[in-house]
This record gives sequence, structure tokens and C-alpha cells, in this order.
Amino acid sequence: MSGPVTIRDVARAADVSPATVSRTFVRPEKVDAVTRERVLSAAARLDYRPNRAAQSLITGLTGNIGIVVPDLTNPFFPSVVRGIQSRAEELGYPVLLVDTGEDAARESELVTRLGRQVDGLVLCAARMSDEDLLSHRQQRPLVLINREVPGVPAVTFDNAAGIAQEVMHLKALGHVRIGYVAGPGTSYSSRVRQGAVTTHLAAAALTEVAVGSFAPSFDGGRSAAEKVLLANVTAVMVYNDVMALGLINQLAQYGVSVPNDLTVVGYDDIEFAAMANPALTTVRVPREEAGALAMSYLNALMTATGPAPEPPAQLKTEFIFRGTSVRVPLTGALAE
Amino acid sequence: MSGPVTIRDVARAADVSPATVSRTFVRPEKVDAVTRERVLSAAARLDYRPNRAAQSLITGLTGNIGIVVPDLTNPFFPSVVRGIQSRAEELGYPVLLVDTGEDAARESELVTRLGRQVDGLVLCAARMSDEDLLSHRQQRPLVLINREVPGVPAVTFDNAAGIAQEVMHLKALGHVRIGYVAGPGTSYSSRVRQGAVTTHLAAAALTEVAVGSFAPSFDGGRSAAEKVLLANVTAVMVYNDVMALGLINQLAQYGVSVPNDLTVVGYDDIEFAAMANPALTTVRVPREEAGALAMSYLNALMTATGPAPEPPAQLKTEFIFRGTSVRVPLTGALAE
DNA sequence: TACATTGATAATAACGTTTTCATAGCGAGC
DNA sequence: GCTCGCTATGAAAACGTTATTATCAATGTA
Repeated sequence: MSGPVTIRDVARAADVSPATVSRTFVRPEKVDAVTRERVLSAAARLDYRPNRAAQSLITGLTGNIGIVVPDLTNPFFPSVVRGIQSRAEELGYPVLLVDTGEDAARESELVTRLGRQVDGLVLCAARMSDEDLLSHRQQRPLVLINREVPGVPAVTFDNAAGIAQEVMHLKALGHVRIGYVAGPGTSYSSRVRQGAVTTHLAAAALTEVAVGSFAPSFDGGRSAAEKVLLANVTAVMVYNDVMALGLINQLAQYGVSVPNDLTVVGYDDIEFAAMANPALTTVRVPREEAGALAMSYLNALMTATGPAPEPPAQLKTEFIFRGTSVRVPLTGALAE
Repeated sequence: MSGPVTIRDVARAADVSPATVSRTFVRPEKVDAVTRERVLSAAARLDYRPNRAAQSLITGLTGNIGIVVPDLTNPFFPSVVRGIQSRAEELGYPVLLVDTGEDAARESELVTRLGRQVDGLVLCAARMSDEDLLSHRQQRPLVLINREVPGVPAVTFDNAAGIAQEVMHLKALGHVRIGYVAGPGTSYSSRVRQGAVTTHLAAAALTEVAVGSFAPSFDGGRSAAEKVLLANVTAVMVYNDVMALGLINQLAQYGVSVPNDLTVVGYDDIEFAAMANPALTTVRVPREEAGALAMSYLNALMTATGPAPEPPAQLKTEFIFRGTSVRVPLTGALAE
């Protein structure tokens, strides 16, 4: 009476059985048009909202989806989350978010816990092992962003193309010896990018100078500064923008000015890449789009009546030429 | 048999009734120690997990909490979310996150929708009206961050103190005519800070020059540049760090260098404030701590058997002297 | 000895849906 | 005209918990 309005109240108001009310919402085509109208208007009049818990109890579905990110304070992820979220909202899914703090073991455990609360998951840049990932995949629909594991649907970025564009850019600017500051070897995309760098530098007949692996943070970039200075190169490619910004910052401490003394290119195009001074030359990866696409896939998987889901998608990257890369100082023929 | 293990399976295994199993988890003190042990071990052996939906159905509680933020890509919020989340996790609450896209009307609607899925809410920098806020408060426990409404529990920052510190700092550096670049008038904390600026500048016998209101974004800060230049001041206080960074960036376009030609101070101490070059003088507000505290309050409200929740908390800010503020060029007595 | 009192457990009734399964009505085909 | 099949609906049985009430033994009290 006093409590929230139930399906029974609507049934009474529309003079039908509760079953018919339920059908009206779940399988509208199964109920006569005029009855349907009657039920709908009664429901609207009473402001009826189905009780999720009761639905869940019987269907076994929660109606929620989950997002897992390694570190929300890393500027890469909020955009991804936003992309997922806005698409999820369109589709009517509330979103459970979890931040694993970059801890692979914790990540796996949190996914297990979260798994019971959601009908599907989007895992961003998952740190856990392939095996763990595959075992979670057994449990419920899951799509990956920025990580590939055979047999698991994923949205990735065309990093090879992005790196290729940067290499071409540096070659066009006349650089020959090029340093690469890698991210952590444990990171999937770090390994992918490292591979692409080696491949494309070689293909362009340029010399790769490995500077080493560092944490994918501002401080990680900073700590690469000394080795960069010792590498005797005119240009450095850095695993990501945050590190590139850190590197540039520390380089300034050494009195080395970018781009005058050294060309630096980043990766990701985080918001602050454009805001830095000088603005960072980088490769844009469409993060929000990736999130939205992943959510669309997930939805397809979850509502899959039919057979296979679509193949993994690889999103195009875009090279962004800004202020931290310049033509190598003119020497020889041109300079004479 | 095949499906997930239910309370009934545990009851059978422990040779007690389902009711006793339930009690073992809900009110352990109500069941005999030896029985309890038997139930617990049976539950562990079978890897029993209570079905949330069934629990929800009868208790009317979801066990989830919700977070609402205006814009996740604003670097202020991820830290807050992280603070809430990590505390929530300790307390055993999964977290539903929603990003309102800075839209007050949407915000209110989303809170309504989200409200049905959670037992309590943390609203960060809520944009909606006091009335809407109060009406949502009727529905379920709710705590605010960075917004005050009489009668609603909140975690805020001691902005007056933060502003006072900045004013003192500028005075100590010898500045007299000081510009203030305000945030949007519709924002609660913008109004609060504006008020504090006026008060403390006056108290310090300094001259306030209002530069105008701008969007609280990098571009917002940029668009303030012309007016700042026309204000004929030696120092500018800016509503927040993102704007301050934008302002400095645009100033550079005008050939005005910070801090040599102009002192700029921000607010918030976002990550990039320290990373910028020169690093931004600002006021740190403990965002992660605020999130955690808000979550603790919320938990107290939700589990409140007793009477009133604790009073709203105001967190201390910390002045951070970095590179964008310098002593005003020496003139007069000292310079002769 | 009889009778409250307490403590531990069991039985059972919700909670609000969805989903068989059954049934009534009704037009079509033979 | 009788059955067949199809559509629209209702009745009732789940789903897995928690909360309420009842039962029963043990203990304390008069």
C-alpha cells in the first residue's frame, strides 16, 4: 500500500494479471495492442519502476556493467572511462568502476569480485596474465581495451601505424640516430610499441638507440634524462606523453632545451600534451572512441542471441606535429 | 545441483536449517559458537556466496554506493574518485560512477536514476540547485564534496584559509594591485573563492582588480589573457590551476613571460601544476583525502543505528610556493 | 514440583519479478 | 460442423534470501 508501486498495483489498475504487465515490458509483441496501451498508461500513471533485485533474482542478470582501470589518475584513462560510460548510458547500463592501482594480482581478484555484480566487463589495459584473462572470460562477457589476447574481443589502437608516422616524421626532419625511451617491460602496449619502433626504424634505415625502460609516469620520464643525454642522439621517441613531459622537464634542469637542443616526441596525445610549452609532438589515440566502441561490442556480446561477435577492432591513430620536434641543425651541403 | 551453491546447500552440508546459515552471516552472535563453526566451514568448503539479488529483494538494500562527478576529464576529480573508491572498497561497497558532463539538469536526473541502484551517494561539486539537492537527500543518504547546502552533510575545503595564504604570499612579495580571474558564476566554489579573495585582499589593504569570469578550463584561462594584460597588475590569482596554466600559455603568445613579467598563482594543485614549466605556485586541496572522508561519512550515515551524523568536515589546504610567483621588481627606496 | 525465562534452532512467510503451463476464444480448413 | 492451431491471457511456480514466529530444551525461580 504505502511502499513503492509493484507490478501487482499496475496489474490491478489496468485490470490484467501481473503476468501481462511483465510481458508488456519484456515482450511487448506478445500482448494485444489495446491491452498494452492500457498497461502502459496505468504504469505511467502510477510511476511504476520494476524492482531490479526481483528481476535479477529470477533472470540472473544485474543489468550493470563493470569497468576496470589500472589507475584513474593516469590521464589516459578518464577519457576511456568517459567513452564507455556515455555509451553505456545510452544503452541503459549503470556502470561499476574499479581502480586496481596498477596491481596485477589485485586486478584479477577485483575482477572476480566485480564479476558477480555485473553482466559484462570492459578491462582497460589489463595487467594480468593471459591465463587469468582467459579464465575470467569464461565467467562472463568481457572486452579488452589496449590489450590483445587470442580469443578475447578487444579494441586496440594501430600503434604500428602511429609509430611509423613518427619515424617518418623524424626522418623527414633529418634525424638519423634516434633514441627510444621505453615503458615498463611488463606492460603489453609497451612491448608492442617497442617492437614497432625497432621495426620501423630499421625499415627507414635509421639507427635505434635503446635508452632503457622506465616507469610510465612523469618521474619515470625524468629519470630517463641522464641516459638520454648520454645516448648522443638528435631525437628521442618516448613511450608516452606523461613520460615525455617528465623527460623534457628534467632535461631543462640540465640546461638542455627542447626542441632547440633535442627533439622529443611522445605518444597518446593526453590533454596536457597540447597545453605544455612547447606543445608536445605526439600521436593521438582516440581514447573516448575506443571506450564507446568497446561498450558497443560488450553490448553485442551480452545480447548475443546469434553466433559470433564481430572481430576485434583496431582504431586509427593520428600524428600530431607540434612544438617539440624540429629539423636537425643544418650541416654539410645545405649549410655551406 | 548444477547451478551456484545456495544457502540451502550449505544448510544441508552443515546439517542445520537455512535460517541458521543466514543468521551465521547476518547476526553471528545469535548462533551457538560450535554451530557457527560448522556452518562457516561448510560454506567455505562449498565456496558459498550469498546471492545479492535475493538479499536486495528482501532487505531493500543494494550494497552499492554511487559517485557523481561533473567531468571526469577534469583532473580535479579522478583523485577524488580514487579516494572514495579505495575507502569504499575497504568497507566492501562496489561503486557506481556517473559523469554528468557539467549539466545541472542531467545531473539531477542521473542522480534519480542512480539512486535506485545504490544505498548512498557521494556528490562531487554538485551543480544542481539547493532545492534539488535537498529533495534527493530525502530519498537516500548523501554526502557532498566541495559544496555546501544547509542540512546536508558535506566535506569541504578551507578555501578561505587557502586564499588567505595566497594573499599573504603576494603581499610578502610586494604586490599591491592584484588581479583575480574568476571561474563561472554558476559554480559554488567559484563564488566561495571570489568572496574570500575580496575579503582577504581588503583585509590586507591590497587592491583587487576583477578580471572577469571564465570557463574553468584551459581555454577559459587562455581567453582571460587579454583582460589580464589590460588590468595593469603585477600579480594575478586564478580560480584554479587548469585556468592558470591556460592563462600562462596564452600570455606567452603575447610575449609576456611568467613569472618575470607577471606573477600568477593557481588553486587546487593538480598533478600538472608541479610538472609545468615554470611550476605553478598554488594551494593544495587534499582531494583524495576528501573522497575517503566523504565515504566514511556516508558509511556512518548508512549504518546509522543511532542519531545524528557528525558535523560537516572542512579540510585544511596547503600553500605551495613554486615558480610562477616572484618578488615585485624593486623600486623606490630599496632600489635606489 | 511447577512454571516462567532464556537461548538456540527450525518452519515458514514474505520480497517482486519472470516464466512455464494451462485455458479460453476464435477463425480456418476439411 | 468438428477439429486444429494460433493468439491473448491468467494461474502458479519458481528465484535465494531474510525476518518473523513457533518450538523445544535447558535453566532458573518460587
